[in-house]
Amino acid sequence: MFYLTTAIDYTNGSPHIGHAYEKVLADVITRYRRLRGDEAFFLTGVDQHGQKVQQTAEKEGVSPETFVQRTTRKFIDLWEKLGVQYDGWAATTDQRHKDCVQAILSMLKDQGQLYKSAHSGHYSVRQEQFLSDRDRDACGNFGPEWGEVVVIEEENWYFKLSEHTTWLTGYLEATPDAVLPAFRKAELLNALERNSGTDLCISRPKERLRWGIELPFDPDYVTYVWFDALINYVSFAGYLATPDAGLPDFSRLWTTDERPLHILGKDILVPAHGIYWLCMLHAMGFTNEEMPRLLVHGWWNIRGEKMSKSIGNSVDPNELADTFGVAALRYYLVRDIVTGKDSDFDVERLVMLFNTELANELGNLCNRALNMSQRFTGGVLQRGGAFAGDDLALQTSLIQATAAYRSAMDEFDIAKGLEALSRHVVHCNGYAERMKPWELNKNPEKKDRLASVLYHLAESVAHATVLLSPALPHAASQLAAQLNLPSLVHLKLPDLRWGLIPNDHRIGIPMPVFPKIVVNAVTDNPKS
RNA sequence: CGCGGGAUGGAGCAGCCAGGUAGCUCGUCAGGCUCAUAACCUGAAGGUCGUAGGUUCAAAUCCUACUCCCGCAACCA
Repeated sequence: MFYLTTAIDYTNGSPHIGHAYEKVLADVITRYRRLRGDEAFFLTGVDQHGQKVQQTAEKEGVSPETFVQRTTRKFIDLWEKLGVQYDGWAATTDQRHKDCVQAILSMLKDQGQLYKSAHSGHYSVRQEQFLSDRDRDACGNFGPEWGEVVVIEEENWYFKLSEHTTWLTGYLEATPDAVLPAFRKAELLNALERNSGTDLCISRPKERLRWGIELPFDPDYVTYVWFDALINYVSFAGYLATPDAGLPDFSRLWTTDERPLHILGKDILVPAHGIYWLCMLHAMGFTNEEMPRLLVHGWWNIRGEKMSKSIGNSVDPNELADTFGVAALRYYLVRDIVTGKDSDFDVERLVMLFNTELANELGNLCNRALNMSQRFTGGVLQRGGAFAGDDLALQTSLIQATAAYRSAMDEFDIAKGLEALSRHVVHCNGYAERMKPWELNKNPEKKDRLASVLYHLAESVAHATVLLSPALPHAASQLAAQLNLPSLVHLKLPDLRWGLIPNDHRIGIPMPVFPKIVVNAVTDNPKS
């Protein structure tokens, strides 16, 4: 079983392009693994607790529950719109999650992993939060935005993080795929080296934060939001759950034959996932072989700048999907970024990639192939005579493209996988150019040859349809429908071999699956 | 000397880990084709791979120093 999760999104605002990217990436990987023939479980969700939610809710004059329901809805609606198909939904206000968090807290306390201690620091009365050096201005003072700043001492519960960092360093060094890409692991190891002696404060006194999960052994406190949120990966996988909870069987999801894969952004690798989460799992008794892999993706920047609400340059995925279509958006998000690296978000490139690779190349290939079949051979495909050299070259191109696609996709390099597919499509268009079926059609003696050429083109579209399906499931079924082979979308990679289209198969009526995006419809960069 | 990333033809990127004729997309220019979503195909121009050294028969790729850009730097995402 391939168990895949994404980071859960914080329900403090509306989803932006970065949220959409992560979920689409996870969705494509999951669909690809199913295409490989593997059984897969995809968990995503929302992180609903914490101070920021409480504050924003207060500002808007609603209860945290109401506020969280409202923002959660935005995420769910977006995933539905974008065709992100998950098997489990992790919402941290779910009672089953709370039960699991409390059970883990009790377990860790019983094992002596938690202790209570006093801590003093600068505290902003107005913002109701402790301040760190990072909050100081250039002169080293806390600015007026914090209001009155006092030094207070507060008792809290701590997790003995420091007892696990030696283990963590060893585990990371010994496990090549613990963190992907590799340079992120180097960053994590550096961070560890510098700060291995600190424990993690996992509680917040209720006087200053009520919106959280109560500590089972100390009702004056709620759980620190990260400690709560990270547990979603096991709680919604059925960890410590009763059989009637409606959750998956944990032992089936969380296996050692293929370790779980967490997809997350580079901003929350250190310290949250890379240090806290792995140490928490270790404290809970998970072995090295049971540690999840962390796939760390980069960010979409806007014109070279980090996307941020304050700059006002964030990009609304809803608007993009409405303007350019879901297919264009999904394709762009996984096609124009190297998994792990940052990329610059550019609407013009979104349009360009859709128009060239999907509309002009693949869409047009499908259209011309089907159209010629309809016009020249009455819509019936026949395998024709013996293979010519060009036919064999096309088949070789397909085999090579499929192999390149597979190895790239296996390494989560979606852009490279789609590029391989695109290369074969270009080969097919060149093949059509050289074979000139429109010429063959004029000569009755070349009937067999014509059939063979048209078959090769249609067969290529059939293969492309299958390979495209993880990225663009909807478009794939449209292509399959035009080929009059709806069963194509149920094929697995091992089923792919020459001859997906039966002899004497009647194809459908061609219709552009990827209508070209007209440039002057692009008025301005959509803003949120 | 905090950590990490980036610097490759007009634009955006890949290649670097496992050195060996510099690759992709867009754009530009010139041809061809007409089945097709004014789509497709072929060819060409354009780069001393940030700077300076070093290792090597050979460096975009390894090593050293430097410059510029970006992100992160840990109770508060």
